[in-house]
Amino acid sequence: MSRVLSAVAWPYANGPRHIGHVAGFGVPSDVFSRYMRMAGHDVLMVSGSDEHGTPILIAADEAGLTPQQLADQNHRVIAEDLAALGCSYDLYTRTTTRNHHAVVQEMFTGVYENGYFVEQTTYGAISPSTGRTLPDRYIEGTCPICKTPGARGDQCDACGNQLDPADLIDPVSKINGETPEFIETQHFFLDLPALAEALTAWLDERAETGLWRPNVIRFSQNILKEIRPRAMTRDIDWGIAVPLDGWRENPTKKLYVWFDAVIGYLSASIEWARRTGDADAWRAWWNDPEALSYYFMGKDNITFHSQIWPAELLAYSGKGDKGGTEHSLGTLNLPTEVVSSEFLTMEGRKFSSSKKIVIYVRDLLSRYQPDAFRYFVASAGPENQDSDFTWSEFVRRTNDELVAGWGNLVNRTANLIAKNFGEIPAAGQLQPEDEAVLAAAEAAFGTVGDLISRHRQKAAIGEAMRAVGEVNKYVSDLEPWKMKGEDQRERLGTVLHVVAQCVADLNLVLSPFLPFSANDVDKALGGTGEIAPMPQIVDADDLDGGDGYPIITGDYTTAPSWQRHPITVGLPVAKPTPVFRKLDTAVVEEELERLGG
RNA sequence: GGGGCGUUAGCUCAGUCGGUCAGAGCAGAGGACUCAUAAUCCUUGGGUCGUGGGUUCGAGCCCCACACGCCCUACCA
Repeated sequence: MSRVLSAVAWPYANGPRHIGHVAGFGVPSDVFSRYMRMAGHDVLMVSGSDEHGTPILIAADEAGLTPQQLADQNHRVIAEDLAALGCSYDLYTRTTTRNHHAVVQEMFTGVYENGYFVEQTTYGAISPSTGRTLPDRYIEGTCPICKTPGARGDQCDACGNQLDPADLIDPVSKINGETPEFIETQHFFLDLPALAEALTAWLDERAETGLWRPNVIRFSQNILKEIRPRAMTRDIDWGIAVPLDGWRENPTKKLYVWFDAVIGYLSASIEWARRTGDADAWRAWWNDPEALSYYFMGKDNITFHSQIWPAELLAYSGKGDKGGTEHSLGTLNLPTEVVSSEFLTMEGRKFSSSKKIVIYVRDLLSRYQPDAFRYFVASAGPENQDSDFTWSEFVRRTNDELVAGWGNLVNRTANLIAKNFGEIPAAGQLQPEDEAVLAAAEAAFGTVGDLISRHRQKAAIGEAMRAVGEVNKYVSDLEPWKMKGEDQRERLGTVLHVVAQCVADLNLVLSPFLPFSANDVDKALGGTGEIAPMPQIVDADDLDGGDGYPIITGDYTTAPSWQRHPITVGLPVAKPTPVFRKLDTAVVEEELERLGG
């Protein structure tokens, strides 16, 4: 039993999130967290909306809103979507809270005082009309190498060369068409080279565990070779102020989002603790070196979680070449494991909102059961390599595996019991075949749990479904529907009791993957339907006097332990309604119609 | 340009330390059964493991090259 921090990537709030995002971090982190709680660990699962940065400014301008208004809208949508997916956050918050601002500034101050920031002058583009930094990708012009017009500031798509936007011929802003101004500007850089040794030691130690996914650890070690200082401030007027005299008051200098968003894991833990009434409760997950932390994200975020975030933690804790002292947040734990997934594609193509190659979480959930999607992600998601979401495969997985396999077992079990006893029957003398199937179902706790703890969820759910197949086979072999007459009554009861026990076992085993239907299945077998606790959206006050905002939270302590719980003889079982909805194959064409080009 | 990943049966994918590794699910074919959402159960899988070399007694699994796809490489997040 240990403290486990489930740190889940912070969705960027410039719009609603599509299923590729939640397939990468949302579902896997929730499966892991639900399992770890049932296995007896003290889990703290945190995340929130990432709301600062240039893209939100641009999206707000386009929508005619202030950045805060846009963030408010999108934060609510994203939070509602994640809750509707059943993601069991202890706290899902946001980066525009006063608490978060204060924690980020404390981190900055600690890193600054320990000497891990270097001030450097850089040469970059700004928008003359707004004074904001113009990121390279928002500049285009004629490529100085191949003379192709329309090259992006960072790279020419025509010749593939990397470019410096200052070299572009006739550069223009893609945002408003104006000519960017190139200026010299001062910024704080995180002195990553001074932290490289500590980072290397940490990664080497992590590599030795053999637990990280091979490509994640390899990639992380590789990027250490070319480590260099990275800017942690920006010329922008939407973000967290730099807490230093002369900077604090400057409206166009803010902390870079990557000194902002990743700190959310810590600030959300602190906010969670403050909301529980024990303001120091978060320290058990952050200051105790025995505590474990798992970070869930897509592969595009590996750099920030295996290099920049640990570097910030080391710098704040004074653990780099320059030494330093401990500050008020104490010595902070580095990640135990960076659990990165790959990317989901959509019908063989990259997700693209502009090209309408997309399905948003909200749209999917308006038409399909959350567990059908969770089943797809768990069994066919981008766990170790890119994987493809297709509507035909979604329908097939749902109908042929989820409904036909697990759904049917539940349904036939409840039907047989309802029809013959109307309640869970008592078991008589067990035969070898009864013992065998009971053993198989109980063994699933061990095999499936072990696989989930090692982040092999595809194998885990496959193992659970294999066990489902064994129970289906048991039912077919024993043919309880043929056991008629008083002389076979006891045997019939025994067989149905055994099946019900197996279904109850497998329902628990599947509950991290399929929390909604786990409750339905429990009810179908006479239970109260409270197997899998669900998150709640709560309109919360800002703890420090700012505007209120919706959060996701919940009490997940009621989840049963990860082991067989003997079923209760005599619980009433009525004729069931199917737990899972079978999909009409016509939805494939309907959904493909909705996709663009 | 640099770094990394992937390419295994019609489809989606497993294959940890090189030697029953040539597999699973689905689809397809045949059969059984009828409790169940025409669900379930049984039988049925010969695919040059992307291509070409190499190391080895032996290679999807190690090395090299090539092809195709993808990710990172950016003051995007």
